[in-house]
This record gives sequence, C-alpha cells and structure tokens, in this order.
Amino acid sequence: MKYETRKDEIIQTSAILFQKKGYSAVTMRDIAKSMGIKAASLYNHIESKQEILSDIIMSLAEQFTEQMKIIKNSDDSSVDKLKNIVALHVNITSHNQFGMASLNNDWMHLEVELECYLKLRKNYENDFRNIIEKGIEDNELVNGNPEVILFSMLSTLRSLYLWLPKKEDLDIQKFTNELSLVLIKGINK
Amino acid sequence: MKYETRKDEIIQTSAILFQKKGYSAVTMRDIAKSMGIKAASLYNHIESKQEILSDIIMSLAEQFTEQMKIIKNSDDSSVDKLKNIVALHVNITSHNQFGMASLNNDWMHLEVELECYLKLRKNYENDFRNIIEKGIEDNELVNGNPEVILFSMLSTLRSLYLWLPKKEDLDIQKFTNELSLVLIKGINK
DNA sequence: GTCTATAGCGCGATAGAC
DNA sequence: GTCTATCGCGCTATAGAC
Repeated sequence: MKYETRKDEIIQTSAILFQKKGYSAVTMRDIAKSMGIKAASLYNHIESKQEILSDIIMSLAEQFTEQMKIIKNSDDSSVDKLKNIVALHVNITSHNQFGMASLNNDWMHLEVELECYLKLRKNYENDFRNIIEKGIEDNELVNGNPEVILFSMLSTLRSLYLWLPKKEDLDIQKFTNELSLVLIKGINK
Repeated sequence: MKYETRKDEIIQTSAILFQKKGYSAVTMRDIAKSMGIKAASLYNHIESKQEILSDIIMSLAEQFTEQMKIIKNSDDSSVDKLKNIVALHVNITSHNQFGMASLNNDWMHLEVELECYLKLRKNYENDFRNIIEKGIEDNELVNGNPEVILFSMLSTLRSLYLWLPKKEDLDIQKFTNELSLVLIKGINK
C-alpha cells in the first residue's frame, strides 16, 4: 500500500503540488482533484490547509534537528562531521524530495509553528557553524571565512531537492561522496 | 530621486514584497498600501500584476544572458571564467537583492514569458557547464563530475540573494574573492 | 467518508467622478 | 493620477444529506 492513512495521502499529494507552485498558489480544490475527490472531503481528515503545511515542514525540521544532535556529539573529526552532514541532507532529501521544497520556500507561511521552526533552523545553522569553526581552529580546514563556507555548503545542500529528482538512476552513496569531494576538497587542480 | 518613474517604484516595491511572501501571496492591495495609495491607482501605471512579475524577472534574465556571452567569448582561462561568473552573480545580486528572489522562486508564475525565460535559463546553464567541462579537459580543474560541480556552484550563486543582505557593510570585491576561493579551491587543508 | 450547496470573504481588475 | 464603488470570480471552510 502506498499510503498509510488518508491523511498521509493528503500530505504527500499536497507536497508534490506545493513544490510545483508554492503553498499560496495551490488550492484545496487542486489537492482534492489530484486525489480524485472533492475539496470538502479533505476536511474529514485534516483541520485546515495550514495543518498540511505545518505537518510537512515540522516533521522534516525535527529530523534534521535529531540527526544533527548525533553528528555534533560524535567523536568524529570536523571533516568527517561535515561529510556526515552532507550525507544527512542527501538521505533526507532523497526520501522527501517534495517536502524539502516547502521546508525551503514556504516556511514563511507557517502560522502558529513559525516561531518554533525559526528556532530549530537557527540552532541547526549554529551547530553547523560551530563544526566549521572547530575545523579551522584545529587546522583541519583552510583558514577561510567560516560564514562564507557555511553559506556555500548550506546553499548547495538546501538546493538538493531541485537536483536529485533529475538523476533518477542515482547511486546515493556514490553521489554523496562526489558532493563531499566538491564541497570540501574543491575543484581546483 | 529614489525612483525614475512611478512604474519603477511599483516594480521595486513589489519585488520587496515578493521576496518576503512570494508572488502568489502578495496582493495588489499590499503593493498599493506599501506605496501609500489605493490598489486601483496602480493600474494607471501597469497593465496587470503579471506584468510586474514579468518585468522583474525578464530584465534580470537578460542581464545574465548578456554578461555570460561576454564571459564565454573571452580569452580567459576556464578558472578565470568561473571567477568572472562568481563576480557576475555577486554584482547583479548586490544591485537587485529583491528581484533575485522572484527570479529564483516565482518564475513558474510567468505566463506569456515563461517559455522565453526557460530558454534563457537553459542556455545559461549550458554555457556554464561548457566552461566547467573545458576546464576539466584542459587539466585546469580536477577530474570530477561536471554536473556535481555545476550544481554546487549554481546553487550557491543562486542563493546569494538570501545572504548578501545580511552583510550590510560588505566589501563586494573582498567577498567575491573569498567566495571564489571557497567554491574553486575548496576548504580542505 | 464523500457528496452538493453555500456562507463569507478577499482577489484582480474596471468604471467613472474629481 | 488618485479616488470610491463595485463586478465577477475563486478561495477556505462548514452544514447537512446520503
């Protein structure tokens, strides 16, 4: 069976539509039509359109938070921690292509959960930054601007949702290694 | 004077609002309110909401197309061409922070101009890819996967609009150099 | 659990006074 | 060039039959 519950089907169907046009441009009628039912029927399974968005975004934000906690508390070197962060983004994105679009582009349309989301996001970025700064301090990384390094890596990792779907027959493990090489070792010969 | 024409003011004001909430979530009443007039008055200067979006996106797309033509036809090395592309993105983004958000996130809401936009975008990516492939061929760049290199660089450059505004007292030249270093030389010691 | 019907509201855009 | 008033439509969400 493709979906565990009808609510699950609504959320996954919505995520696909939200990726294409964004939360605001997708109507309840669009979602219902994709499922072959009428818009009013959706409300037997969900409270509101807002609840759909909130479910998509917050479950992903919590996955990132949980995994980052494991990575930052490990005994790995800073470079290995960065590689684990790359792998984390590739893994979550490959299992939630569509939801990642909402996480990146539609978080500002959250209502009650907005503040909580922003806090999780800020903490994640701080953990990421601390790992980079520790790597520079320990002479594992070049003595560059940690903000620029953070920005570059995070921008690439946050864009994975746009790019992974294009490579359907992708070997995830191989791709993760290639991306780590480009992001960490650079491209200059 | 801050704006050349009233139409120019509408477009720049809209770009700021589009960055915050996206094209679909911004209403003509929002735009008018930001300018201290009523929504109906906007229509003395523009044809439609769609025209605002189209003006923002297409003028930027044409700037990128024009500058890429100069870069790809120059006699520079591949690495220098890549550095010029970095500088191009930093320059355009620093002068059009808000419009770059629409270029990245709201292009799918274009109507008559959608096809033209997609063509310009595809050509731009092809030119970028060719420069990377030439660099690998000539042994200037490491023998990595050119698609992964393209993806990583383009993701970072396309996210600049999110990041440049946070660094208000930024030395553009210095930042361009730092970013080129990170993207091309990598961060590993 | 899905349907039809519809409430209540806000949207983009237009008409016409000033 | 801006205003008030309004049209026609589509939106989220609800009520109640089946």
